[in-house]
Amino acid sequence: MLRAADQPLPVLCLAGPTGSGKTELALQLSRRLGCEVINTDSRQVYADFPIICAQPRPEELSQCPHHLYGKLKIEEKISAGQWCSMAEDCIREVLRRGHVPLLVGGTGMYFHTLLHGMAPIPAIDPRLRAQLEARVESEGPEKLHAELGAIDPDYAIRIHPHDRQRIVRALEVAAQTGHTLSWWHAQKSLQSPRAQGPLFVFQAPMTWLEPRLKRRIDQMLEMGALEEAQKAYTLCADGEAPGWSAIGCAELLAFLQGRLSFENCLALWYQNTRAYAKRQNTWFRGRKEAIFFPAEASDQFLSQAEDAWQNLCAQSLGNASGGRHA
RNA sequence: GCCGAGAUAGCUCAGUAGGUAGAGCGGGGGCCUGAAAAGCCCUGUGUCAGCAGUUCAAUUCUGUUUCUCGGCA
Repeated sequence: MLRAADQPLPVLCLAGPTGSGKTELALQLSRRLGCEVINTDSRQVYADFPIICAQPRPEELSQCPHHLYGKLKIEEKISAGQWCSMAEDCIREVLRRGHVPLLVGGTGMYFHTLLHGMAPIPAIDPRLRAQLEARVESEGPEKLHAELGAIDPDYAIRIHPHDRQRIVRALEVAAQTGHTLSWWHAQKSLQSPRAQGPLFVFQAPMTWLEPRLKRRIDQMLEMGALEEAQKAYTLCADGEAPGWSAIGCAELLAFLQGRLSFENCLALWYQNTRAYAKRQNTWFRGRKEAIFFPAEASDQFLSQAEDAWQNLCAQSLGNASGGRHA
């Protein structure tokens, strides 16, 4: 091997808002380059919602190897860190087989962890988090935000006093590790990127996306989304479980529990999907490293991705394994 | 037909002891370092149903018309 073990691994990344056609494009690229697709979506890792979370369908999965899809039970938690190390292992194996690791999904932060690295913060004791969450509940977020201000003013100033999630995160890290989040984040030498490669982002304006999102919900229902939710409900009736938090799942659960009419369930489902797509667009728009390409120009993407991979191989792998010659 | 209750932001509604109005949701914009399909922030002028009257001043009071929802016929 020419490269040290911690050298960033060469990858191709395909991101974009939900429903923009990433799955299909990934398969097209795979036909050209010989890819293995690695899921970069925080909800498609769950096993019991393949339809509602828009995992690739069986006939799509069979076209090339796919990884990290449908792995977790509804009660199991995933985090960006866990995903990142699973993805890293996966990428290594794909490269070893001489294939192209193609990361496909819509979870911006997951791409970020892989391409920019993460602070090696140890796992936090869930009881500690539960305690802090209870305190936020009873004492109010402002109080804990003020406490955070006393120990980690740099981070406190960056987050809003109402941002319970981040306040709890910062406090639990400080309490358990003895170092503040700011300190961890400043340790740049400890968080080198796990992978390197172009981040292609499917640019999909909302006016183009809206009808597709609407249609897709109907298609999901035709494919058995409701039955999928019913079945999942028998496996796990706890609506608070991590797997239920996906858009579509939460709304169908509310319907199954009689908290929503079917009509309102569908309306909410669409509304939340749309809002999510907007948030994704906002996230990706802000990425400096992103290479955008418009919805119609899939051939443009395919040739760009192909070129990018050749360059990556030349520059980062030399004649080591992992390259594929055109 | 009669009797009640309504008519205020895209939706659901609050309010003004008369000085032209505000919440939630939606919509729009943004943030994002281990829950990220999560979490969080910013953003509200609308003939206050129409017409007439009282008044310096009416969305607010009075009359009337229209419409909606109940009840009685």
